[in-house]
Order: sequence, then C-alpha cells, then structure tokens
Amino acid sequence: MTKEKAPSRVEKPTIRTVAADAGVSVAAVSKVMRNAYGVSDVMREKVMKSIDKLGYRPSTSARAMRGKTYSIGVLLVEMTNPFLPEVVSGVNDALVPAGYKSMIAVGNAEVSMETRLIDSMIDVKMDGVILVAPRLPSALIEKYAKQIPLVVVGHHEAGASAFDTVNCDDVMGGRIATQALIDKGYRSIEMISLPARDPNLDVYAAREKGFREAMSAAGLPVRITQVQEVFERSEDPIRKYLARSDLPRAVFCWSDLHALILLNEAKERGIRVPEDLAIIGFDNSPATGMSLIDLASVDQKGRELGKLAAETILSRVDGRTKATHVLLPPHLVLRRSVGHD
Amino acid sequence: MTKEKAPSRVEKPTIRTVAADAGVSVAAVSKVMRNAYGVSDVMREKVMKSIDKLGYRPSTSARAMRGKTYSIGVLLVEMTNPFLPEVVSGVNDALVPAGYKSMIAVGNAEVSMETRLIDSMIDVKMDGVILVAPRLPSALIEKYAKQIPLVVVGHHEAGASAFDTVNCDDVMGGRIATQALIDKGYRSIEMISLPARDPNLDVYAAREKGFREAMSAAGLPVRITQVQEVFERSEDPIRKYLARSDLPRAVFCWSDLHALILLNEAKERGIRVPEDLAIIGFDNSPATGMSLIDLASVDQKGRELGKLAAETILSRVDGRTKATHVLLPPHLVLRRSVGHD
DNA sequence: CATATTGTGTAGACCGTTCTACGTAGAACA
DNA sequence: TGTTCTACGTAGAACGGTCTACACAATATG
Repeated sequence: MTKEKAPSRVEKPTIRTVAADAGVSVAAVSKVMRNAYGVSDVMREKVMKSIDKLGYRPSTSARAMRGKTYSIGVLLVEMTNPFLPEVVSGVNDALVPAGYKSMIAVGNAEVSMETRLIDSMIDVKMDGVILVAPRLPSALIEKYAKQIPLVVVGHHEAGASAFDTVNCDDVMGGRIATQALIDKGYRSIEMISLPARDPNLDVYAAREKGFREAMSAAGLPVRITQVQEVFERSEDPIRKYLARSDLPRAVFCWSDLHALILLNEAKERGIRVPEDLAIIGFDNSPATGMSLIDLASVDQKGRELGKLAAETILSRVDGRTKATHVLLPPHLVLRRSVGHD
Repeated sequence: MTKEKAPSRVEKPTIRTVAADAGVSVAAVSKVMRNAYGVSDVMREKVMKSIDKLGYRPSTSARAMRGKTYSIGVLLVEMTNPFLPEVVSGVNDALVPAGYKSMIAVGNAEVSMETRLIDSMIDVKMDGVILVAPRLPSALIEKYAKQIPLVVVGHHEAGASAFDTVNCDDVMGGRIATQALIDKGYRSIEMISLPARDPNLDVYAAREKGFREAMSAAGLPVRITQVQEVFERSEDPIRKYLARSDLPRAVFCWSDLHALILLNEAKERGIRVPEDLAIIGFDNSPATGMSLIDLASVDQKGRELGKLAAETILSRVDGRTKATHVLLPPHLVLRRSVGHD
C-alpha cells in the first residue's frame, strides 16, 4: 500500500552501486570518473567495467554541489536570425570534444527574460556562460561576470576586464561593404541601422563606424537611417523609407534581416535591384545565396565565432582571469543585388 | 596564504543564511520557498523579507537532489527550420507563467547527439522533456519515457502509452493542400517527401497519406518523390528533379524547406511559377509571405503546438500517467505560387 | 637502519536543498 | 480534567556526488 510510485520506473545506479559492484570505495569511483590523480591501472579497469556494465552516469546536480557540472549555458537573443544557429554549431564544435555540453536558452530580446535565464543558469551551477548578442546593459553583464565565468559574442567591449568578448570586426565589415559600393561607382549611399542603445558596444554601431570611415575617406556624405528591430514587425518603417523622394542609389543594411525586407518591399514598389537601388546586407545568411534573393552580404563566420567563444570560456573556466578580446575579420560576398554579374 | 580563490567573487546566500537572518529554521524557509503547507502569515512575511534583502535564490542543483528542478528540457532536431522557434515560443508561453523554465538543446538531426542530450537532461534532473521532431527511433523514445516524463512533438505515435504526443493533423494538412490544388483545376500533381524511416510515425508520411487520400478520392494517380534532408545539401536532388522530362503541373512539398529550394531552382531553369508549375509548401514559415517568394503553405500553428506540449508535460510531471495524444487542425494559406489572385 | 617520499586507496565531512517524523501550544470536545 | 484535534515549527536524515585528510605499503634517501 505504501509503494504507489510511478510504475516500472527503472532504478538508476549511483556511484555507490558502482563502488559495491567493483568492490572498491566510493571515492575511488569518483576519482576514475574525473580521471583524477591516484588511480592504478588495475583499479581503473575494474571500475570502468562496472560502470558500463551498470550503465552508470554521474548525476550532474550532485556533482554541482561540490565540483563542476561540465556544462556551459548559451544565451541567444532570439532564434529567428539564421546567424545564431551557426554560432551554436561552432560552440558545440569546441565544447563536445572537451567533454562539455551546452544548454541553450532564448531571451526573446528582452532584458527581463535574459536576466531570468542567466540567473537560472547560475542556479543550476553551469560552469560558464556564453551570451550571444545580449540586450543586457553593460553594467548587468559586468555584475553577472562576477558570479560566473562569462564571454560575450556580438557585443563590443574591449575594455571589459571581468569578462571576455569575441566578435566579428564589425568596423571592418562596415568598411568593406561600403567600399565595395563605392568601388562599383555608387556615390549616393546610405546605411540602414538600428536605434542606438550604446554607441560603443553595439555591433551595428561598429558597422556604422566602418561605414562612416569609408564614406569620409571617399569624400562622400554620410547618411544613416535608423529603423526598428525586426521582431517588432518592421516592414512599416522600411516601407516608409522606400516611399521617400530622396532615396539613395545604394543601401548598406546592418543585417540581412532588414536587407531582405528591403529587397522585398523594393520589389513590391517596382524599384529594381540593383538598377534603381543596390543593396548589401550583413551575415551572409543562407537565404541570401538563393537566386530568387541573390543578396550581397558580409560574412562574419558565425561558426568560427562560436567555436572561439567556447574555447575562450573553457580557458576561463580553467582558471584564466585576465580578459581577452578577439576580433575576427569578416569577408564580403558579392551578389546580384549590388550589380555583380 | 590559503585564500587565493577567485578575486571579488560574491558569496552567495544559502537557505541557511536566510534562516539565520530571519531567525527561523532552515525547514521553514524551505517551506516558504515551495509554498508548502504549514506556514503562518507572520513567518512567511519574515522569511520573505530576508529573502529579498539577501537576494537569495535556491540552488537548482541542490533542489534536484530531493525535490524538483522546475525546469523542462526541449530537444530540437535542428535550428534552421523557422518552424522550430515558434514551437519554442509556445513552450515558454505555458512554462514561464507556471514558474518553470525551459532549457533548449539542439540535436543536429543526429541520433547520437540526441541521445547524448537527453541523457544529460536526465543527468541534470530536469522535471520533464519535450522532444521536437526527434530522429530517435521509437524504441529509444519509449526507453527514455521510462526514465523521465516525456512528450513528443512532430512524431505520430498515437498508440504510445509511456509518453504523450502533440501534433499537427498532418494527414489533414496533406489532404487540404492537395485538395486546394485539385480545386484549382490541376490534375497532374506530385508530392515531394523525405525517404521513409517509419511510415507510421513520420510527419511527412502522414502528409503523404493525406495526399494519397485526396488524390484517390479525385480519381487521380498518386506519385511521390523522395529527396534527401535539406541539411545535407539537397539542392542537387531538387535540381535533378526539375530536369525530368515528365514534370507534373503542380507539386505539394512536405516542407517549406524544400518548397523554397524548388521555387528557387525553378526560377533558375526558367520554369514559371505558377504558370508552368504550381507549388505548395508546409509550415507557412515567415519567408513564404514575402512577395519575392509568395509561396502557398499549410500553417500548422507551431506556437500553439508548443504551448500545448508544455501544458501536457506539466500535467504529466504533476502525476498524470495516462497518455494523451493530441492533433491540431492546420489551415491553408493560399498565395501566388498556386495561382491565387 | 631510520627516515622521507611516492603511489594507491579509504573514511567521512560536506555541498544546499527537501522531506519525514515529531514536538508543542492552544482550541475544541467530551 | 483529560483527550483529541489542528496549526505551526523544528530537528535531522537523506540525496549523490567531490574533496580533504589520512593510512598503508613500497621505494628512495641519508
């Protein structure tokens, strides 16, 4: 009458089960699992045999209470930007061989959601956290970095000492995109960007900087239009933009997300691309390559960024305390939207 | 000399800190946290005050050892299909208000990866798991369901008793898509699907069934072509498909993923859509609505599926043992690719 | 030969919760 | 007055690992 628990639920072997089976102490099994010092070959052999005979797997939560969990949290802004899965793949490329696992969480570009998720990553005692393009204000990131090893992707803050950053060289990206348009002979060039949050930290602010540099160097006037985030249905601002009478001849978009909408809306309005309007985006997301789209774009190698971020967090987990800040050079992919063949 | 630990890392308050501060027992604090029975208002007040004075947050890992973790794992096949983020949003819609959090993992459509991830979800003692379109063979799912509450989305198995399923009514989806083509007057209609793994379980198999039903009912011949997964660069099979001499007049694609490629390749070959070839996809993913694309598609309401899945897992976590199997009716979105307007 | 040193193994405290079992006080009841 | 509830609290054993301290043997050192 007492045992009315779940039916047929299997009994999981614990470290004690294994120890008993192998005829050794619990501590010995623990040592084998962590391949710590002080285990003879004979002992390791014995324990290993019991482990896979019983199908033993150590409980991460139990481990968390004294040691480490071998898991890294990855916090993504959102999930629709195809650039993000690439970063995740890269993260796993580095984490899995090192015996770590990644747990992903999605913040929906909301600060409250992001804080909640990081908090819960700390609660489950993850060994470290990778933030990808967080909306979190810099001060909060700093605060979290004091609680858990942390690296940020897609957020420039080369001065930070409490955490690491891994980024595409967005200034360079802005510059080469703009330069490409200039080289094609365009003179009336405008950039579409996001509303500034922090001009020193945001990736699009860096791209703006590159844009400015290239335009100024060529003696051309700098004009930048800021539109809303794409999550909040931003066809409207783009539509409004295209209705203007003083449209430029070429547009550099901070992201493919907006570039694609622009391309689409342009078509609807009978504006020919690239004949009437050249467009160049950022991220080189999969869709850009489709011939229906054929959008030139700056490739920031998300996978490499992710891999690098993972390596960085691991070294920090391993005890490094000095911050590192890496920039990866992007490259340009020319396509029909800028009049390339 | 002994304390050379991380610099300036903050001391986290534990349940003991709170108990001491509030002048009550540890057990009392625990009760307040779980709002369990047997707490007076005075006591709750006192404890609460200490809790947010100290900024206390219970350690999930410690909780995991006796109680629950209030977290649900979500295993996604992959991340590039825009249908999946929708499901995740839906999951969070239901989980967050209930005080649970979701942790997402991505299996890259590999069985080995998927098993590894579910294992680690079990290791961290998540309260339950939602699998979205898993590649895992049915027998393995069954096995895992014995170890942890489990619901599957995008995998038909209405006979399963150990776990729940939540799905779009894919048979109906296939039927209404096909019927729409028939109604438009098309007679030579073909379906593009994936290689069969398990004809009773796969979503595309169900869509095939709907296709067959509609075609047979109209007295039309059934023809289905199977192509590779899209992750494994499947432009080639689609290209080969379009090179055939006996192309149908209309195609129903099991997924937008392939429909988009088809649309694109058709354009490259100068095949006009819909004049030469009508196309209808599945998922109604965001891109389909762009006028550059304008692809008709079956909408399976990913967000609702996700929400329902979350509610289902929660009730199972709460003790339900009888399996439920839900089908949500999809609806059709007509667009230019089938000659609409 | 006495004393370090090294290599291998164990015992048992500890991590931060939850949960069971029980104690106590006051109210209600007989 | 004694008994039985009910409401509120507490003590202390779990949970499944890791880690520190130590024991013991074999080997190296002086």
